[in-house]
Amino acid sequence: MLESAGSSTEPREPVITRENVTAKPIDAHEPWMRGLHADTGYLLYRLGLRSGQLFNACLQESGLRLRHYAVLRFLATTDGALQRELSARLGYDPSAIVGLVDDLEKLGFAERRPSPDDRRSRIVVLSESGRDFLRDTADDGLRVTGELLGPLDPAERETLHALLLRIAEDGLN
Amino acid sequence: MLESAGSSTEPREPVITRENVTAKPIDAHEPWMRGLHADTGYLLYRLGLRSGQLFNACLQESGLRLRHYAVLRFLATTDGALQRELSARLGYDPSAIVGLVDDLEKLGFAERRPSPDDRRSRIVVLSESGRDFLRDTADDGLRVTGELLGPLDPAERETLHALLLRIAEDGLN
DNA sequence: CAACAACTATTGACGTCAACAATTATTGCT
DNA sequence: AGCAATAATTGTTGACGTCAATAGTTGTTG
Repeated sequence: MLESAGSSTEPREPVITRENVTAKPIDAHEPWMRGLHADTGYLLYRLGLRSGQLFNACLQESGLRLRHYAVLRFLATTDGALQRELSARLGYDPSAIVGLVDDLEKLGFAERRPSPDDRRSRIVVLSESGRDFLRDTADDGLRVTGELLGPLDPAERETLHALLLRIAEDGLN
Repeated sequence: MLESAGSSTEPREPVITRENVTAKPIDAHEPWMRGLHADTGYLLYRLGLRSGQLFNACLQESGLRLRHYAVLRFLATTDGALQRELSARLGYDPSAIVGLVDDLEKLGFAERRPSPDDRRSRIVVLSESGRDFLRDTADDGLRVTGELLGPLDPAERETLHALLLRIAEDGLN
């Protein structure tokens, strides 16, 4: 990398270079010295960030973000959900759901309807154009996933998905 | 940009309940109708969030966050790194590195040293107490990972780690 | 049945964080 | 010497999570 003895000004003090910094060698056998990527948790964190970024970049042109997309996908599976259900299942704060549903309503992708059982609650339902949007962007979603999983063959993707699902089902959703 | 079918005021429709909302059945065979967890990318996103939260909760008592921890771990592997190297390798904005190194310096875990080659650059090195911190918190890190990977047996954790590593090495780092 | 506790959606405030432009000091090029 | 490029830094903006507070509604209980 960059290695040069260009010490032009201070010959006095033992110049601090990368070499004598490494003077104290790191013991690769010590578990706390493993690289970052040796930690599955950290790997998940980084890959999760990347996945989110890819999704958001893909959704950018639609004016939506990953959170909106998550709400839409959830509504597609369980037509008609109370906002408190969305909050609980998706893990977002109730106050966040308000804005998300506002945006979706503004775009005509979802609709708030009064609950006949409880006038406090509102039932959020997916609209027709919401369904259309999901259908139209399905390819993009698959493309993102494909780009993310890059070097994995179908069988490996299957096992990865199964493993992640096992983790997710435990404590999440 | 997007068509909006925002017909919000339609008194003509009969009372909407959860039952007749479900009247329009979802076709589970349509790929865009799969559940949220059917998408590996979204799974990664959610699990990454959870992993980050667990790490941050664990580091909370130290006054550090996951980003600081990432910098420390990286410094432990490649003693003496320029800030721009930290930025490039960790994927954080250069302006973010400034604050992170500030915090680490304030805690005495790292040190900024002038580069003899280029007076613009600063070499960030891990200090002794930084090393101590990494050693002391190694167990916490392992505990977090263990808690996260909960229901997986050692062999499964191994395969999961290998798969994630393959993805991470492609385009990340 | 009247008072009270719990709940639903909503708003607002606060702190964190990432992404981007702008600035300063320095270097390399020609 | 002049000028583009670079490293670190500052400042700004917008997204985001968390918490507190409120209004309207429901259920319960004395």
